[in-house]
Amino acid sequence: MSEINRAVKGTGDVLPSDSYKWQFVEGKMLETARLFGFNEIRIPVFEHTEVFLRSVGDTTDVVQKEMYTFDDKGGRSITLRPEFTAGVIRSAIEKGLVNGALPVKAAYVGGCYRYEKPQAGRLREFHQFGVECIGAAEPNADAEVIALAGQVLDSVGIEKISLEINSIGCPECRKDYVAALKEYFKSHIDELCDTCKDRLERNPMRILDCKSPVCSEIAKGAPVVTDYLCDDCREHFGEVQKHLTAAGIKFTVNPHIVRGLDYYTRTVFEFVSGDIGAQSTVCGGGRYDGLISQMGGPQVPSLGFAMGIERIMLLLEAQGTKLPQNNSCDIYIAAMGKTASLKATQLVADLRKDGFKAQTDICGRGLKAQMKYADKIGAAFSIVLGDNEIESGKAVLKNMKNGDKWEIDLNNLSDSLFKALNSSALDELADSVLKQQ
RNA sequence: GUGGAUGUAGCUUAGUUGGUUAAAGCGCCAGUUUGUGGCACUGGAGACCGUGGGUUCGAGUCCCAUCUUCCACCCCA
Repeated sequence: MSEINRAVKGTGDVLPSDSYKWQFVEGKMLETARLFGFNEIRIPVFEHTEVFLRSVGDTTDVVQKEMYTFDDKGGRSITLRPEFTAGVIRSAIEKGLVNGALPVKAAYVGGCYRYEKPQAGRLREFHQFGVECIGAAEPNADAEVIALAGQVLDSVGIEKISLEINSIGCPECRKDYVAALKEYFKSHIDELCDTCKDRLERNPMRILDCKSPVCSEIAKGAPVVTDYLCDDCREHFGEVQKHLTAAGIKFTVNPHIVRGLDYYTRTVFEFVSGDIGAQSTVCGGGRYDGLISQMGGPQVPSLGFAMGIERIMLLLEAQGTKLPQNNSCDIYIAAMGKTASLKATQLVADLRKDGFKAQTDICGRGLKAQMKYADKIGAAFSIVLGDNEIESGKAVLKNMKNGDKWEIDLNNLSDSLFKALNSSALDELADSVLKQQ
């Protein structure tokens, strides 16, 4: 295969036969967000590179080696968004949302771009759903955002998934903690893996979630963040947990949860699953109280989360979850001959204006082939149009599921179809009730 | 970026120790009385055997390189 007919590495297509899954999942996500007062925000796919340098952090891997950055023809340094938070915050500051009614609640869905080595659940173009909640410092805001994430996962049908939370404190108490951590790991420096030796100076907290058996064994004895939290941070974290419990949400405190992006403060959390290979984090988020001021806005707290839609798809696949798919064709009109074809064109046009999914032959096929096609696309009903029907103005409406047929008037096709669809929907409902009993 | 595996029709695969026109199932198209789909039967289209080199009289089969996909590390959603 030459380049011209090959997708770029790490990208994929959602085909017409599969798009209903994405529409369902994304629809549920936005719908659930609206229940919590989060409405969709749409922002550009690219931003000034500086936006991400300032927010994500220029020591992170995402910024250092994974961004799609290029100069545009005006000499601007542009970067394809590796995540949404930075862009949403930029928009909130630029458009003055942070000076308006708080909290600002925004939800988003869309593609993100990271130059990664692809593997299961990790692509170069991937899709995220997430929310930003701006202007709420109270611990019940944290609980609300986490509850939203949980309900979203639930609404799309994710079953086995667990919530882990932690607090990494404010910049003040983190200073002491990081110092204590360095102290501890220095005493084990010879045993640490090579990457962790590097991390010791740069970002010692990341050693905590290293997967190497040796490092994780050492990490077990490391000082725990929650012991180093200042009074305010400790109280905040305690209240977050109380509110989570009040909302009926199960969680475990995992002091080893550390997020990889620089902007996090206080609460951090992950929803993890063991069913999708190494990329176990389906949703990650937390609080970032310093981010807005860091990006040139006022001192306003904020928090949010993001979830990977491809990973959710993988999970649903692994669970064997069937997503609802409504029939893609209400009626197929098989036409025999030129006159009938003309009549069919008129009929499908009328039906479509009445809101029905109607199709007819556009490949010049014979009757049998047309019926086969109607079957293949899952048409609920069909009629055959020939000289007889055109002359009499009557045709036979056929239920493709059970083969029932009855005569209808071609002038009242929409009415007849409407009744037929309703009664067959009732039949299916009755069937499913019977099956459940 | 590091390590390991993979690559034959749209899909899933077969292809014997290198030997002529690369095979099957599914899918697709057409037919089995030009008036009704699902079943069955018959036929057909469809593969530069991932790509580029090399070894050889001869390569889908062997060697090298490269790309893709997958798995792990790393990172993160």
